[in-house]
Amino acid sequence: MNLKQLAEALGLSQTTVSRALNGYPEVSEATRRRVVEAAAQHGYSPNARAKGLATGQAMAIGLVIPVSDQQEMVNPVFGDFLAGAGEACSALGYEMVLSVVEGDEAAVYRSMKARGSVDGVVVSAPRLGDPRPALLDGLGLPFLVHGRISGYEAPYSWIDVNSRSAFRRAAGFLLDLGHRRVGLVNGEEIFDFAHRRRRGYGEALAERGLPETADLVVQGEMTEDFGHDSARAMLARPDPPTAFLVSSLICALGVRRAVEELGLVMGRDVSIVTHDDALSYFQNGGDVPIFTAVRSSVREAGRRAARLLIGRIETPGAPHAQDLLEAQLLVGESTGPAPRARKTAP
Amino acid sequence: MNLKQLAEALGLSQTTVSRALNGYPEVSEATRRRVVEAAAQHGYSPNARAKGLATGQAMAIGLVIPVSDQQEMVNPVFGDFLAGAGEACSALGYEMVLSVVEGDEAAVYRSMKARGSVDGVVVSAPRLGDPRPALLDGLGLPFLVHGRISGYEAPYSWIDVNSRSAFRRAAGFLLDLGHRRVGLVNGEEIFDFAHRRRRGYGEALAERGLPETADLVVQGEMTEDFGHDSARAMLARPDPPTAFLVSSLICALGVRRAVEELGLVMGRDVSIVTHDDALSYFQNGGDVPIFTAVRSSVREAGRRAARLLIGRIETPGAPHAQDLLEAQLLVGESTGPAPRARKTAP
DNA sequence: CGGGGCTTCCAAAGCGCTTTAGGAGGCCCT
DNA sequence: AGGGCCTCCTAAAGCGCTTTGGAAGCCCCG
Repeated sequence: MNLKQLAEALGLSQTTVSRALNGYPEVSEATRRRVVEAAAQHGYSPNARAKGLATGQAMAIGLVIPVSDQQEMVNPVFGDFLAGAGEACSALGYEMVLSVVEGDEAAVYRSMKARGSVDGVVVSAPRLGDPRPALLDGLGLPFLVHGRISGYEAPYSWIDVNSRSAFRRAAGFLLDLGHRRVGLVNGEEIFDFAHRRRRGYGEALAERGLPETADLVVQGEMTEDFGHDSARAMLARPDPPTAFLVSSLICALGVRRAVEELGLVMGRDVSIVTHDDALSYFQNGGDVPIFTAVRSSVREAGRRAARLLIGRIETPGAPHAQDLLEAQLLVGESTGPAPRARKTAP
Repeated sequence: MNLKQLAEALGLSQTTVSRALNGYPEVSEATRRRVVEAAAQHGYSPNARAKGLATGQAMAIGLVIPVSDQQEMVNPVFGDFLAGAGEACSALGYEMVLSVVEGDEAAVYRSMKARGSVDGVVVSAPRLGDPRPALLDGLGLPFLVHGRISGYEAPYSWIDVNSRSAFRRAAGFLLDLGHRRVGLVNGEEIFDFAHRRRRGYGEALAERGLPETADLVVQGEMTEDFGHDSARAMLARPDPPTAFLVSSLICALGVRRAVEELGLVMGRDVSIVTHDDALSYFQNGGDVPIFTAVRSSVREAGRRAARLLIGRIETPGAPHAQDLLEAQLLVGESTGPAPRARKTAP
């Protein structure tokens, strides 16, 4: 059933039917009701492509998922982020198209723009000095960054967690418990969020007049293995850390594994604070979390990201929107005062 | 830059340019080269909507992600599945559109069909007696099921892991190590894959003349918590299991946590075999996996799913394709012979 | 009674592409 | 010389919608 057929069935012109369905005022209420009813009854909904062609809008936003080769990682937060963004999109009548790309993202954006398949894109996992915003501005494709880009000066819209503040508070919490050697198991610092987390950690140390020790900081892909191996290595040093600040829950599980392998008890011998994206399939316990964590829901971030982006698309002239989420510091069972005499690993 | 402009710039008709770019034979090689070069130089690519309108094809496949309310889970394998499907789609010139929906999936499919926004869909996480295939057949929307549907009799295309065989072998492996009480921590058995896994487990027991004990089987949402709580409960019984067969790696982490909380040693006191979707961010160790596992890459499944679906879209008449993946049983460090005298939990 | 101003509808153009139907040329054959 | 058949190209219709530019009918007012 298309518009023409519906119009014929109703004995009206296509114009009138179209206007009735799109809420234009030039049609009487009686006619509108009649049209809407008939549309529902025949299960008519306008062809998205034809509508898009006519209006010049795709009613879709794009997400680009960068993956490297076979073995590389798909960011585990994507699922929840997508779910959040998807909710918001559906609610606003938009679709989400995603594009998995290894290598040249620029080409993907260019093609999205040229083919008109989306009205805007979400830029995720921005790196330091990320070239994408400049590219997108150049293309005239609206975008929203999930995260921020330290180097970029032009105004842009973003949503982000206050990583620096979160990690400053988390590190401060550990230091206030008496820990003096706090290991930082960070994400790769080419990513802006990891960079900010590192800064927050450094600030907490500096505020207390403590030096930042290079051998207590590592960065890498946030897998369980990476957490485990990093913690093992640090705990094997002559002066091992008594606490860890970890960049993701998955990674923290690795750290815990390392701690337990050495016969140490988490929360007594070694404290752990982790960032927690509140992933739905990986809940960090109930009322009292297993891990003390700085928590911020990535699903909520997804919802807001989509809303902000769509806002930008629909009113391009409006000033850029920013949304800074504060993480909650939730105390769980993985932290406690620094041990007096540190038991050394066997 | 659109077709008209490009044609003008070249001094050719739109027809010729279109044909040159789409590889039709009615245009000389010299002209084709000229056209292709000019297109590349001007960065022309055809407008997807206009092309879709003209051809009646969306060049897109749909994935529907069902989520329930706020607190419900987003399947953690979606990220990797999407990555795989995305790879295949890009390679074949298709886009992937996803739709997050809580509640009425039927409405989403109907609207996708009516609006013509996709050429086919992937049906994921099928349940027993799932109504979706019948609905989609009725709508005439091509689909591919990731999984199988035990009740459905009409022919359809699917890709699936041989869950029954995998779990039969996994359970058999444990039983052959001398374990007599093997707990099954399964996914929700409304899902077809969980149902099949349960059957495989039962078959392994039956083959060895052992009874299936109801108190050793649980099903639920496969979270870390669920694994933990289920294992705790089973291990607290008077005659606790000496081994667990677990439906996901995330869940297995919970089981391990329960085991270790009780002061037991995994691989010595309690053996664990888990299903492993080979999620990129959750690698189960290196050469010698941490967990003994039946492994099957969900990313590969995504790749194949997209390819099969696109095949169906492009040659609708062809017979339905099926693809049954066998999982590998990889022995890691979480399994060992059944302990002689079981140490009871404190 | 005629014209201005509503309200309510319609015909047709246009969005950017594909594709059908057809038309120059050139070459060969009779 | 003229017809037939290639090869290479073009004009124009059409995909299903929105939207511009009226136009018909009606009411009111002078």
